[in-house]
Amino acid sequence: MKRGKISNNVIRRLPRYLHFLNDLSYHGVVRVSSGEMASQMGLNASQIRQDFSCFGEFGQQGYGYNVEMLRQEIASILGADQKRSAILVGAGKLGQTLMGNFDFESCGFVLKAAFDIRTDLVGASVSQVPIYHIDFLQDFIRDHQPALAVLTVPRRIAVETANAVADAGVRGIWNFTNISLNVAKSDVIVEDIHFSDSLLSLSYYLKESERDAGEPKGTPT
Amino acid sequence: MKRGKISNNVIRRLPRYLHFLNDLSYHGVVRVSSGEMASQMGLNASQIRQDFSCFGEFGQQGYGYNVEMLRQEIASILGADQKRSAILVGAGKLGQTLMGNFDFESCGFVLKAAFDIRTDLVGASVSQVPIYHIDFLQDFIRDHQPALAVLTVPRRIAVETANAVADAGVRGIWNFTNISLNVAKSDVIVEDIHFSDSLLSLSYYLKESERDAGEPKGTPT
DNA sequence: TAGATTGTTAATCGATTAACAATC
DNA sequence: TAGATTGTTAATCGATTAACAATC
Repeated sequence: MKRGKISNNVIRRLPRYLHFLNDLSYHGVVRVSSGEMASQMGLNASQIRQDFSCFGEFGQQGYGYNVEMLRQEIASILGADQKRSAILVGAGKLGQTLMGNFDFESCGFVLKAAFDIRTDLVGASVSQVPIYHIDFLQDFIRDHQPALAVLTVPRRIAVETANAVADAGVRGIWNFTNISLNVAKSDVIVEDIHFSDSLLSLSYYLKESERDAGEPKGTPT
Repeated sequence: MKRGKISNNVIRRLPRYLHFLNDLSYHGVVRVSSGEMASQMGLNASQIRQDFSCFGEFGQQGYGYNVEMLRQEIASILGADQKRSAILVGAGKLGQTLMGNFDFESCGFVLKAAFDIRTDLVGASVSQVPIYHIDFLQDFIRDHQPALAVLTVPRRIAVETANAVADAGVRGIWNFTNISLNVAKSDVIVEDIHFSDSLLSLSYYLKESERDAGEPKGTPT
């Protein structure tokens, strides 16, 4: 496997490749070429080959790629084939939704426990994941060394909670709080799910398409 | 206001500017320079000025930008100051979470109704938003012309539901189904929230940081 | 005025796409 | 073998950053 700095753009395309290959695999497709992938995914074939070549040589001239083999390679690059421990902090509505519906295992994680301050939640379980009181958070992290913390607490306590899990040794934070976290420990990886950023972008494109529709000719300046 | 094709990268930064300016405004800050914004947001000052200049001239030499005025300009560009109708399809856990917790209004939308097939949900309301039976979806769209449909249905019926709302006249789809939608009507704007793509990227960076930590010297090839 | 900061043009940097020899 | 398709190098394209005249 090669090394060197891989650009963020490449990393963000890998999950899409993985999903696509999972689908092919599910439908029993055995081989695929970069050209076929490109046309079905709306990408450029050169780009796909470039992306793969950051990590090794997975194809064969004149044939293309073996779907199953390529799928496993990309899963491995992303760590989707691992089983790392994860915890969830903030077992409110959103937290429980993720506990119940999100497939952590397909991303290489196993959700071990959730934490909340509400005593009426403590002691319950959602999809076999127990909810503990937040007072046990630090001890649990020290004992179980989870790689990931899912942050679904209210905005108000987002920063302190992020710092708490980072101090206790968590290496990655999946942040749903819609706050830009500047975690004190600089080697912690933070990935944000910003619902509102996404919807605002959509809103822009909606406005733009209305504008285009309203001016069919291409109005001069 | 200028025109011309604005790059996607610029559009994706606008919501971040808006949040930052909202914060400044909330804290009573009256003026800000591109340099201050850059250092606090971890961007480049030239980039910020370039981004703004796509849409007009909002600053003043020697002074910088008036926070309130800039905030309103960007909100207007994104449509965050509007009040467009939206509906939600699929009032399960995730759907209800969004109905209850997400601030649609701050993104320029008003959630008017939700739809589900489960009769035990029909008739209920979440945060004043009523849940109707999915049989009334088409009629409701024709009558109320919502600009946006939030798609929180199960994967299985994602494609058909997306096509249904598009056919009935919805212009934008906020897609939470983790399926890549190819909506038949090509002028429909689809914005995906792909939880697993996000987590897989995080997983990659976690692996990478472990690798770096394990090889402190910079191993030669 | 002197200092600061914009908007914009030019320079640099990086990412995407095209081209093609290698070879299955 | 002939056709197809890779991996990679080179060319193009676009985005970011630097520089600076204009001017508040």
